[in-house]
Amino acid sequence: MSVSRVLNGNANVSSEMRRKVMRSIAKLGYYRNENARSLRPGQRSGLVGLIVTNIDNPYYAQVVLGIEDGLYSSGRRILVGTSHNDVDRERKLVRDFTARQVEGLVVVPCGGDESFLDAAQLNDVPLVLASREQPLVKADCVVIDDFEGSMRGVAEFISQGHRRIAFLGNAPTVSTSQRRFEGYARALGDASLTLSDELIHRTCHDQASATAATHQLLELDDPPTALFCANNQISVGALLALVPHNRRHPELPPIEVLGVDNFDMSELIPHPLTIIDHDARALGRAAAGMLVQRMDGDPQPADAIRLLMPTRVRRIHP
Amino acid sequence: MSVSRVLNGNANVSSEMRRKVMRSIAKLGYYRNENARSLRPGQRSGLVGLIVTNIDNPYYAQVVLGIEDGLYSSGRRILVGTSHNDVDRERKLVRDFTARQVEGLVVVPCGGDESFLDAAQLNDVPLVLASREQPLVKADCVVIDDFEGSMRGVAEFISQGHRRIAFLGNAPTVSTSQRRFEGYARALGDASLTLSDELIHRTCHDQASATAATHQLLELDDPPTALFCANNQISVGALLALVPHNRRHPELPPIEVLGVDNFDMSELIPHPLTIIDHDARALGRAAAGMLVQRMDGDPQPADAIRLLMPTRVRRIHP
DNA sequence: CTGAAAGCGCTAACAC
DNA sequence: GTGTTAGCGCTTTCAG
Repeated sequence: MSVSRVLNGNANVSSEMRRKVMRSIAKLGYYRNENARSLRPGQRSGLVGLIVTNIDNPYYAQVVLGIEDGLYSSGRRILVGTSHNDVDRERKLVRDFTARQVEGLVVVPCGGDESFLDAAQLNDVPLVLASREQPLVKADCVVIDDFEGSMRGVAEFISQGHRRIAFLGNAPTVSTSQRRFEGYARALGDASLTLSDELIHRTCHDQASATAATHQLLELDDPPTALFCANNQISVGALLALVPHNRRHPELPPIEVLGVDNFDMSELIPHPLTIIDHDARALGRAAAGMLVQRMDGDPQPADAIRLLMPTRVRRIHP
Repeated sequence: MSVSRVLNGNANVSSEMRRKVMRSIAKLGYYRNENARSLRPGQRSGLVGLIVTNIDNPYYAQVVLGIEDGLYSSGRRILVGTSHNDVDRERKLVRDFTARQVEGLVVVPCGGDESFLDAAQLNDVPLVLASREQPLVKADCVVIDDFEGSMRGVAEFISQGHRRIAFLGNAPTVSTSQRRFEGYARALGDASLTLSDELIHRTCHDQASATAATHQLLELDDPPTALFCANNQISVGALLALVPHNRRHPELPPIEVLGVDNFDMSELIPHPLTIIDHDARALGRAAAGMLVQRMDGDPQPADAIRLLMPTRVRRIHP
């Protein structure tokens, strides 16, 4: 009991007792069992569950880092899992994490039926969706202002004279992909340009499929003059097709790339490239901040908060 | 009690009872408290602590993914923390994770006095060092075969006629950096070339410092003809200096780069580039595999195991 | 200022 | 096949 008091910095301990306890602790290498500690009602576990689709995307790695950053100071630790965009795996992780008494959850939803993320099913564990949102789930979320950024970027390309701009994105069930498509469509509509099916690829779920889609575009009778790539994996995939193609056909004007999310070394790619950029780490920190507020007792407002992170259109090269 | 039996798949339960329990569980949304569960002696927590220097390096992101991969099937979950190369922070994370009853630890040691990683201090929690090793800590580790790979890569450059090859690496306290330097030194020695201080920079801890060091090299009276970069951050930093320099001085022969660790888009960089490549995810999986063995009771052998992952020298460009 | 009692949620061991 | 008892390590409450 006295040990408990000492470790918790309780005032009512004689200094002699405190010294005795400290010495024994040091000698025995004793440390508190945090799990037993959080067993008592009213005690917090200090754990936060974090579910990401795939950490190997440097973009999400930044988000994770931001979240870790935002949580570390509050003494919380992170249970991390990757869903690999698989709803079942995400569900299992959520169950497991709640069973481990996490105080809160940060989820990059993979899209699909994620009703298990409902507040009711979560037993009042606060939830913040990061990077993507889930219209069916009522929860706070922090996302990039995709629509606005995409619209602005595409509009800029149109104002530079582009008329045939292709779209490469992943499945419409992914909210970011959908909103980026909407921004693209709106910019085209605002310029009275029509959407052309042959220029729209909405099943690029990785680099390889983006490369394949780009090859298809290059073989069109009337190929596009620019490509809007809905994320960095897709930009990379597209560039892997475009740069060699350009090398083989230096006589043709290069197909310009407009991509969402920056990536390492983008400034060194020898290809016309514009990036709709944003700060992934800041997004992670913001998500952590919102969650900390909820965990610290700030009640969930009637309407879920939707925090939009700003974007910036940056001409990288030439 | 019957609930416990049902959930644990114990045989001695009547099917009627089983049904009753299942129904109630579904109705109440009950789920087991895993922390309370692991409180009983002999019960495992199913937790593994993972401490990484910085996840935002795509290389470590791959390692993390490999570890997650290797642990998921055994039903274990990951507590993750980043040390930011700070020994104090690493120590705190280790303490905290052990206090949370992790069954095992995977650590990318940040170098320095890490005596807290000693088996004795860890209360017999199995430990695997990943990616870097710590000569002072007796623990299993999985590392790249840095020495051999570096030596082979540098030897290849020498055989191509290079005589002045610069070295850019981070602090010698980082084991990988040190071994990569030794490989470099050995290759030079084998060719009877002497180490030249002005060509050796051993304090490149990030991209920016590598860029700065490269600028210094470019201003030498007799600049090197090639650069050996001890990791991908450094390669990127060096290229950020070299590519623009080359663009400004197309008359000069480009300074070739030999880098350890591949990175996204390396094949698109318009600069002579050779990579000493290896499979980071496989390294993570191997570390997870070793840890699972230990956690599942395989006793620690007298001598710590040192698993070397193979490398491959790949000419990327031109 | 210190200790004893009780109980958090779970399961091994023991009744019945 | 089922329920009871006890105890994992901790902290809250209450006695002294």
